[in-house]
Amino acid sequence: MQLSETVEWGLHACLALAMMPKGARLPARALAEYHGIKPSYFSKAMQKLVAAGIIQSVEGRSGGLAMAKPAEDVSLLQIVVALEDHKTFFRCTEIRRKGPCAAAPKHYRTPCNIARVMHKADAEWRRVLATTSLADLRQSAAAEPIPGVDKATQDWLAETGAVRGL
Amino acid sequence: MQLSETVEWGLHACLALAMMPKGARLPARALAEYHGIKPSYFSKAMQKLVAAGIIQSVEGRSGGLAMAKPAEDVSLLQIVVALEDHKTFFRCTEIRRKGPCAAAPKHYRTPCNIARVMHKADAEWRRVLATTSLADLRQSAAAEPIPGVDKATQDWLAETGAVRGL
DNA sequence: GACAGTCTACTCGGATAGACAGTGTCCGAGTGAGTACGG
DNA sequence: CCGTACTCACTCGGACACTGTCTATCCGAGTAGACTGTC
Ligand code: FES
Ligand code: FES
Repeated sequence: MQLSETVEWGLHACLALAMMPKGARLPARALAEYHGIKPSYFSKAMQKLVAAGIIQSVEGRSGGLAMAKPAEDVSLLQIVVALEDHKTFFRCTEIRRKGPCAAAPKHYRTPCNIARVMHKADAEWRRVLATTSLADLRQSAAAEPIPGVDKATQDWLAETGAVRGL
Repeated sequence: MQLSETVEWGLHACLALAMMPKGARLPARALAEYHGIKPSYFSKAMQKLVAAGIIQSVEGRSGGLAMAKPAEDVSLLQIVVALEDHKTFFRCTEIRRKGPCAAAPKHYRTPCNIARVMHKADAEWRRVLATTSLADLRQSAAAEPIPGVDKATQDWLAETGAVRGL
């Protein structure tokens, strides 16, 4: 009952990329340093997002990462699922079919009531994340800015020269 | 992003106990055999449910397990939480406060927008499980019985003499 | 000054160790039913 | 026949190994900018 720590990283990283101007790309190393994360493991999380088609990568000296789709078309669920290996919380091993008192398999056409409720909870969890897009998050962040962070970010990006592709 | 396998065991075990007449108790070994589970690890899950006050245990030769509360007062959420070590899915390490561009801690009074959405999804997941009681499950199971299972269970219980406390 | 060739610094990607929680198993303390014995 | 003390089989509870996943790190293939030398 615990998501990978990389989920928080991936969400914040995608939000940061979504705030960049279109066409700009940022190396994973810079993105990790910006968030205060160790770059080694962080890059592995980015690889999964690239494989899922959420962000795109450019190799080479002036390579970097950028969003592969508009922020409106990326939901939080897509990011979380891309980063997690196991896709569902509850796993039903059809325990009801085992044991000395089980009936013939033919009689288990309808899903188990327990599994039904668990999967319903699972679906509700996903619904919340699926109905929130990265653009929604960007808008919320712009509405309630943290004082000073925006300017500090611009200065830091200019100072380190991390932005590529413009 | 995966719950322990013991969750399915615990839920089915509690449902089985809730179907027993009041005052009856069943040894963990019999309960495991009835579900086709290895008894060793299953008993460990039962220990957690006992510690959480959901079921009660009686030691000794004719000992066994029984529900500690009426089935109406036990929600699925209580069972799942009792069996899981980590209580929340998403863990926010306040990554926004780290890195070279973070502001002073004083400015982070409001929770992070990302964490807010994730915790909302978490709350929705719990809401579904909290609003379903063991009694609801028992009623649903009684409404759609699997042919033959009920009689086989009664016979098996009588044959093995696993029921105690009556 | 402009251009071609080379070099080098920097990027992503995957392959490789280590840490931790979940899994699986075992044995000991405790208890009450069953039994043997005495009244 | 009834009461009592004993034995013992059976239970839960916790202590002890094992396994798979998550975490953390490193190095190689590949690219584009930077530099040098020539025309
Ligand atoms: S059989 Fe898997 S939850 Fe009921
Ligand atoms: S700081 Fe933890 S989710 Fe934003």
